[in-house]
Amino acid sequence: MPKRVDHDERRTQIAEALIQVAGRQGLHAVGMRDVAAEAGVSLRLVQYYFQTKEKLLFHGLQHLTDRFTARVGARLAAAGPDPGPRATIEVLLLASLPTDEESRTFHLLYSSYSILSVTDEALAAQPFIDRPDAAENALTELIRQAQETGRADAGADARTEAISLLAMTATMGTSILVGQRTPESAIAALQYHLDRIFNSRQTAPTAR
Amino acid sequence: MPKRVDHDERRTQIAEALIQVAGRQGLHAVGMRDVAAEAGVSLRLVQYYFQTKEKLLFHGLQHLTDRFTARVGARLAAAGPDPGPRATIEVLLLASLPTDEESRTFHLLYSSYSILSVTDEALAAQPFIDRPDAAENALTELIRQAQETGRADAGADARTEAISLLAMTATMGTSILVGQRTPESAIAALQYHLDRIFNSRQTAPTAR
DNA sequence: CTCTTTGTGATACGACCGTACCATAGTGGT
DNA sequence: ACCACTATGGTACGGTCGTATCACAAAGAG
Repeated sequence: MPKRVDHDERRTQIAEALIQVAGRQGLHAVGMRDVAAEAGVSLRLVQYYFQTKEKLLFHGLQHLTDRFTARVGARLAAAGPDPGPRATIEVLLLASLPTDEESRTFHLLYSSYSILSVTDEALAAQPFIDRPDAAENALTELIRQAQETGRADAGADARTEAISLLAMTATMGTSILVGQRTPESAIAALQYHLDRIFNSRQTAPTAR
Repeated sequence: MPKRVDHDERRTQIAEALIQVAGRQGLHAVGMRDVAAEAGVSLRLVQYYFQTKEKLLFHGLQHLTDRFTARVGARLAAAGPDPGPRATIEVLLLASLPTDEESRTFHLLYSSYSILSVTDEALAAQPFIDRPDAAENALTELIRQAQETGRADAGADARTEAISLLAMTATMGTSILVGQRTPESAIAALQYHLDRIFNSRQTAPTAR
């Protein structure tokens, strides 16, 4: 059996198992034995590829964000080439809502990691700051573009609106997660604000 | 030593200790021995007044929300009798932001409990649904009042705006918690939306 | 003054968890 | 063909955690 094996591949497989089991039981309740069982490997192997649980958790977060980035990318690509700023923003926001199993898991675990990072300084050093900032900048730029081309309310503060949309989306996601709100009502609230920011044009892409 | 003792008082003392130590180490990391040490009692006593850890955690959540309710009530009272709808909303929202140690602890623990409730069905049955709904209704009513008296934009959807304000505030709180945003910038974003919803009138002397 | 109840201490138990250690089979290098 | 190294299994160790048990002192009831 000991043929040379791709470490990155194995690590990904194990990280995936971590995410699966953590999504089911909660991040706080996952042990290395659970991860091993989920991945179909022995406990020793999890130790072998990640020396410590802390490292495993770090890599799990990394993998989680990577997967989410890929997911958003795929949605953007599926929206066709150059959809308008509004359609782009819609894709970005809606991709973040926990509407299917994958996004539900993502939202739960990302929230768990965030909360954990408040009291765990080692986690706080991880990529929690970069990603949200990037999203904020992207949305700000999209709104600015729309304003310059007259497709959005020129009186709106682009950055504040971007921050607000992201903030709303985040809480909406958690509300959906805990069963306090339906995805539909969350989407409706977001659309309300997009309608407010963007001049009434159809959402449709630039077909033809 | 065994003179008759007030159970409720002791339970409150222990619940307080739970909140203190959980605010420091994170809810996931708190054990019954930690709580006992923080409260200055023996482990046995924690067992005596709460039979199980689960019950202790439930009561901790209860105590946490009670304390928060009292805090908000005090802030409202401090705002004087009948401040306008906008000032009232400001008090409600700003009281939720983690600006001092107490609110920081509250926000951290409430978030922790929420996340926990996603994968723990026993917790999910606790008062997570009632409270946010009450806040949402209260804000909606305040905005409606302002609209009827011409102090707020009549074209706004009161309920959606209420939901949005609360949602934004929640995420802002978490962002402050993880050090990603300053309280000042969070308040500025909230004020931006209040300025949008309410007709330009003075804010009334409120903020602390 | 006894007896029962209440409050409290100390400590033991069994489970689990992360980590470390030992062994070994296969594989590539020379 | 040997050797060294990689990948993997099995298992043991020390610690901690929630809970249970035993013991007992003080206080109220009769």
